Amino acid sequence: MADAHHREFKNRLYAQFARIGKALSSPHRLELLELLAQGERTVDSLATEMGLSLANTSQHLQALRQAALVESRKQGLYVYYRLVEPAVFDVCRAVRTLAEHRLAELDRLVREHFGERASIEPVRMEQLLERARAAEVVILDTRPVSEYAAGHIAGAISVPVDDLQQRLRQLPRNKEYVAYCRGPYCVYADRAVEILRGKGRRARRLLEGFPEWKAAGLPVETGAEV
Amino acid sequence: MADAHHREFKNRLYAQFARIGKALSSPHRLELLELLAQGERTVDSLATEMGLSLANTSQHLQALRQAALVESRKQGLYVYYRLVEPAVFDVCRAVRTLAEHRLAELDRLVREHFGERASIEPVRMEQLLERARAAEVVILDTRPVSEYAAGHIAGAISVPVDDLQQRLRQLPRNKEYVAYCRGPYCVYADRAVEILRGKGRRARRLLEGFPEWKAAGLPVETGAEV
DNA sequence: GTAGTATTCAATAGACTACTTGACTACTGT
DNA sequence: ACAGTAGTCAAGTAGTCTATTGAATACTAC
Repeated sequence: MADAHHREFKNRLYAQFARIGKALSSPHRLELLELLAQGERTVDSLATEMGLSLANTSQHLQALRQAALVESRKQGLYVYYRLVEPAVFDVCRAVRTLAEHRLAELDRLVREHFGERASIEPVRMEQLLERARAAEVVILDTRPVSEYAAGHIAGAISVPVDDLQQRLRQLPRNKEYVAYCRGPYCVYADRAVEILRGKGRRARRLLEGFPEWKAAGLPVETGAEV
Repeated sequence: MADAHHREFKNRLYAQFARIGKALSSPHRLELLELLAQGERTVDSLATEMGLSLANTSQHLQALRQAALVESRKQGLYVYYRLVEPAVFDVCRAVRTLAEHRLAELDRLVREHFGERASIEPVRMEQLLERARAAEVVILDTRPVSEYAAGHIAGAISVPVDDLQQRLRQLPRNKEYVAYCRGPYCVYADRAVEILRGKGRRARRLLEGFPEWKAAGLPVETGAEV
């Protein structure tokens, strides 16, 4: 048990597990993973969205690749990165869940920032599924068009939050709306709900985002339909 | 969207998630978590088992505590650490699973070390549950007595692997045995199977360990019965 | 109180990590 | 071939993490 050979094996074993942990130990890398959970993206677009330098972003992505969490393909000038498998998002979510359960500071942080949000009363995934089946609601995907194209909730229409103002007249007044976005901490859906309500529509947000919906095995669509 | 206030929030948010990731980024801390998944333990016993200095062990445990993964209680001279909730083990397992899926080096490492093990053909949890219900097998807990006492598979008897030789005569020859231990990479059960087979018993190991069994919600017992 | 043990604290040296900068490669369009 | 863009590589610096050491604290037994 205390023999050196076995200890050596154990150290190597846990060193391998720690490769995954190390990949998850940087805020920026976690954010990258969450963006990639929406669909594949180029280094450049990730860097721009996160406000990081290109070289820095590239290096973080390579750290993720060495931990076997992401892979890439090159197409023309661009390199597209994506998660290697859905299980990667599961791990991210497990980390997030634990943080939500146990970290008091996170709780405080979220309360401060989303103080108002409590009043909105989000829809849960199961509720939305039911109501969508009964065609009771219109589902709005408030993410950028590219993410909608990479995959979206079945039946949702793409209305990026920045375009919502202009497209309001296309959205009938007598319907009820549910907006969703990237995840529980993404504000796109919140803003959309705010705008819609300001214009007299009934609207709520989905608590979760598209990756959670997909991970739950609920119906999704991919492709070019608008 | 690109406003500084929102970026600030995002940075703090992911910094919180990264606290969990950081805790999982050290091989020694992962090993500590797996030992604690067997039940609460003192700093001293953890340090001895892992071959670390006491101070170092204590510091790692405090890192885990700051990430809200473990908590401690003091009883007399000793400080007992334990996982704060079962979800902590879930995260560890998610990390392990991902590593098993995707890290080629881990695969190689395990093959090298357990080359022989392939021949043993482990029992899966569901199979064991069925056969235990039908009283077809004797289940042996090969871990140290303290871990057995902290919780074990319902109906299992405690036979620490180091005591197995002496207790062989208590184990009838005509029964079939299934040994289990701490987890898939723990060798106690393997050794037990080897010894049992060497003495003419039919024996196999459970692929998973006690924490996995418990996490799956299968029947467990706690307490002082031997 | 004194001695002894378990644990934590504080300080430190060495290893590792993150981000920056500037050079370099790979590809596209002309 | 040439210019321009996306991405990677290499090297440097500031900061962080790990393990060690020795001192300090908290408790028990006498």
